[in-house]
Amino acid sequence: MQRTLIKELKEKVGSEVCINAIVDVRRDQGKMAFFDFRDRTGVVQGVVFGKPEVLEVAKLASPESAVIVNGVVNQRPEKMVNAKVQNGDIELEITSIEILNKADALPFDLDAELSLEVLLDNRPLTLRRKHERAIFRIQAAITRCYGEYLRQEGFTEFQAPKLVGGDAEGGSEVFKVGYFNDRDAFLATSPQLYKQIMVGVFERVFSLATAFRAEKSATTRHLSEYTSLDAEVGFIKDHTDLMRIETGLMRYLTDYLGKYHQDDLTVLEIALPLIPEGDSFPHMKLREAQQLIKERTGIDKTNEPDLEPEDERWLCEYSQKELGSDFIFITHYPVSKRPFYTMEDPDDLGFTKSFDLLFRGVEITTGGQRVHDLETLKAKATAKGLDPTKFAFYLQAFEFGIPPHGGWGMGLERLTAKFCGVTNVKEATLFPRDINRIDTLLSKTETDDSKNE
RNA sequence: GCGGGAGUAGCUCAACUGGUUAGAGCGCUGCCCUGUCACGGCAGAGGUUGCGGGUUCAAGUCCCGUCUCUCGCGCCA
Repeated sequence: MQRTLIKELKEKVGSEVCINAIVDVRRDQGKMAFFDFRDRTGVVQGVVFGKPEVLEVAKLASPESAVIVNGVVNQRPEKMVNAKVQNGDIELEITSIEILNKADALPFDLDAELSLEVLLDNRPLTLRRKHERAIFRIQAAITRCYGEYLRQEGFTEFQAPKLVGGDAEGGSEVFKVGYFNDRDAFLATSPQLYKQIMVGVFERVFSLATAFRAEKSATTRHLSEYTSLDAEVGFIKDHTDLMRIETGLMRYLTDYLGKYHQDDLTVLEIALPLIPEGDSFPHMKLREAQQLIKERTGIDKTNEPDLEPEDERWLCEYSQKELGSDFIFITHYPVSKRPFYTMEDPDDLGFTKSFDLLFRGVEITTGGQRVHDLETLKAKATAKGLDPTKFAFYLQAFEFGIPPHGGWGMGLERLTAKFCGVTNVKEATLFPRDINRIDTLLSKTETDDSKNE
């Protein structure tokens, strides 16, 4: 019989159907048994009355097993209606169950609170949890909206190489690749230089791509491998053009999540971000932010060249409570704290036309206007201790009329974590890598003994 | 890399200042259950308290070392 999706069962009351599903819950009552089945479209209760031959199979259909179930869709008697669950007004009276693949006993309760270690060590199983499914459905919505919105705004998607001959930014720790005959290569820490080149080609470009950082960080917001949502825009007036586009993007995404992912947000017990009216989120210069922190908290950090994580948390709280926005831009970081390609503000020397976007306590974006004049660019690279001849490939673009431009890089996992209200980016990463973790479960059995003894 | 916290059953946790045989809930095994929806009931199995050393009549508990995890910092998206 042809498969019916669970969300379509409501229209099939009275008829015989076949569903393909995973056993979500089994409630065995001896001479009858109840199931919750789930497929990609929803959940439904199944029930076995009498039928000893079906009951026998039902007892083997352990939670998480993959099954094909035939049955008749019944309207539930009024007393048995459960308004709290999807399809709580119907149920499937099972006539046969075929177990396609039986699941072993689960090593833990899927609904339980799990430690991060257990959660990540058992990813193939824990990703099936309702909570994890919600997180990664939202992540999929983010990448979808990112592309959708930017395409509407005239952007073209491109792929930058991940094997590169040098570090684009300077300073980042990079993974070295020993393969190429004449030189060392590295895993790309960012598509930065390539997206600037692509501005000369398509004017507006974006990419969603893996970036690699070998920093030996152990924090709730760092990964060795993460997804960078990049964009670069030609013919801008200054960095505020970028901030407006990014504001529009976040608004589009938030509206989309509100429209199509309310169920996931409910599972995650989190509200949509607060977004104010207007074409840009609140923004202030770094020095203004530091001044504000000094006035409000008495802690003087006005001589610091950058915000510390606790400042970022404070500013986000301030923005939410007093400016009605979960997002806030901080602009004008000092020249010393930004890469060589960042444009200095001629009206505010020593500071750059750059910005960070802070969201719910963390930095999710860094962006800014770039230098487009070749000689200035060379001079700035040299001033940062970089050798321009090593960037000849990149610099070639600037010999041939690159327009004024700028862009941003956004951390997908950080953004996902903050939209979902989870505290560690690794929870918002399907298969996270850090200095101690690379598919631990698969390698642990070999190394465990030697490590722990 | 530095600083804090933690490591006890498959999972989540308990065990007052050191003191009988290390407990609970969930899960697991067996039996019972025709209206459950986190089903319920009865019974049972399951532990080298991360590892190594020390103090003590006595160590899950105190000390030293070590490994792992976690949080914070640096750095960053």
